[in-house]
Amino acid sequence: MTPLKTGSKTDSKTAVKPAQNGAHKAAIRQENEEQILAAAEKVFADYGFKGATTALIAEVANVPKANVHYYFSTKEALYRRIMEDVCDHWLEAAMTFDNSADPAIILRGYIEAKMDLSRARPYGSRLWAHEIIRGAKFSSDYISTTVKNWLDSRVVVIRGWIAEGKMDHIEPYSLMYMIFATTQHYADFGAQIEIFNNDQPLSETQFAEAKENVVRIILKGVGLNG
Amino acid sequence: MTPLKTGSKTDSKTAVKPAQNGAHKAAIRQENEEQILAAAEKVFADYGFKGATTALIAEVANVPKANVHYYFSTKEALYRRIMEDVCDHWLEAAMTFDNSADPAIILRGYIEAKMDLSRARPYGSRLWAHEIIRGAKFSSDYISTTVKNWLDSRVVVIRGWIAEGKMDHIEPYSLMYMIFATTQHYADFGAQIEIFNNDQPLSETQFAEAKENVVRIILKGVGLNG
DNA sequence: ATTTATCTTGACCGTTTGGTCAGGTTAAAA
DNA sequence: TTTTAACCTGACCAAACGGTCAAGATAAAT
Repeated sequence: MTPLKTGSKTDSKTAVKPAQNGAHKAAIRQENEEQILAAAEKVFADYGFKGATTALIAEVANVPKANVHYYFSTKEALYRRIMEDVCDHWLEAAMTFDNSADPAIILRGYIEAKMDLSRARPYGSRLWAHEIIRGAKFSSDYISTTVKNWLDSRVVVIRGWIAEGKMDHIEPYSLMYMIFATTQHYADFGAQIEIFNNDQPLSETQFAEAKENVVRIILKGVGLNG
Repeated sequence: MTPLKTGSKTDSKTAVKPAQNGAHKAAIRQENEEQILAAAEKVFADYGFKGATTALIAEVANVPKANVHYYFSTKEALYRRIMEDVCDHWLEAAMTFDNSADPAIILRGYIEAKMDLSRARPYGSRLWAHEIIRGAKFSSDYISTTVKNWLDSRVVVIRGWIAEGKMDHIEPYSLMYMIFATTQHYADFGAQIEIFNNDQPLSETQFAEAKENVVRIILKGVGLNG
């Protein structure tokens, strides 16, 4: 009955978040969905759509398997949801490739953004790799519209730079593929890089150096900043 | 009993290949194994070890599933056999990276060999990609010994070139990763490239141009042939 | 011609798969 | 307090999975 006791009673469990109407239920739903999505991203990134199992996703998410199906009707629905998330993040990085400034600054910014994305979200990159290796069954529409439109518009920008004599006469698609490949390699082939690095993940310093090397080789390679 | 009858009897089936001892049986075995291996390489390249099924491999190989297990005891044995084949081809390409000539010629030769391998054997490259993305569970020993030794020795060679002032001061690992990534991208992400290329596979001409662009960007990027 | 060794395969087995469901618990609304 | 709506989950199912096997077919050796 002392203030202390009353205080401790309503403290940790009950009084944490009385907040708005239905706040607790909503919070439960959000937390569970996030946990399942995070687990699914890892498992799909490791095994691809077909190789992944809902049982393993449930285990990694630390929920019963039936609960996974309570929040996401089917394995495919869960997969599509994660693919959308990955694409959203990809588009964010793509936006750093504007055409308002000096080519070297633009390319540097884009390469660095993609390298940082590989570092921060390797699972998304690996999931994308699975999807494309398999033949882009789920995402061919997205690639042939959204991604292709974005890429083609950047190709036009690069051709403009070439026409203005700002950089070497390089096929822009070859350049963009090289940037895609190299930046994503640090996520997709991270396990191999780690082995080559004496079984140690790349340190922050090592990764920063790698990023700078990639930028320098590509910029100089196309005749920018030379 | 006439020569004719005897002749016709032993004709089409029996006398086709009397050749050496057991030649026919050996030929059957070889053909079936090759058919199964080719099918398995495709299916594993599409779905990875876990996602691939022996039933699909059998279907693609056009043999009953039980026959797959007659020639290859388990799914894992079949997978390992294909991984070995892929590694052998990889080592062949690696051998083009010798240290007997001018750096630009060596690097050009190696990049071209790897590009050609991606073109000729995309399934092998994709299978390797699955393997590494998954965490190199089956091949970590091979990578940490054979491949690492090869890579480290090339890194020494490149450091030599840098010390002699033949090329820019670039971290050799970053350079090699860029070569791995870019060349393999043309196999692993072939589906994506095809979509960007208006749903057409890269023609021989386009591929030759891409190869030349990759060589030029990288060589110039590290200060060779500039 | 007979034996022997290899090749072939439909049928089958135990396990794992994605997905369902009834019956329960918990928290918000009445 | 009662009702209602949302959340939770062990147990279950049909289909697909990797792998086995017995019985037959074929070709080499005797």
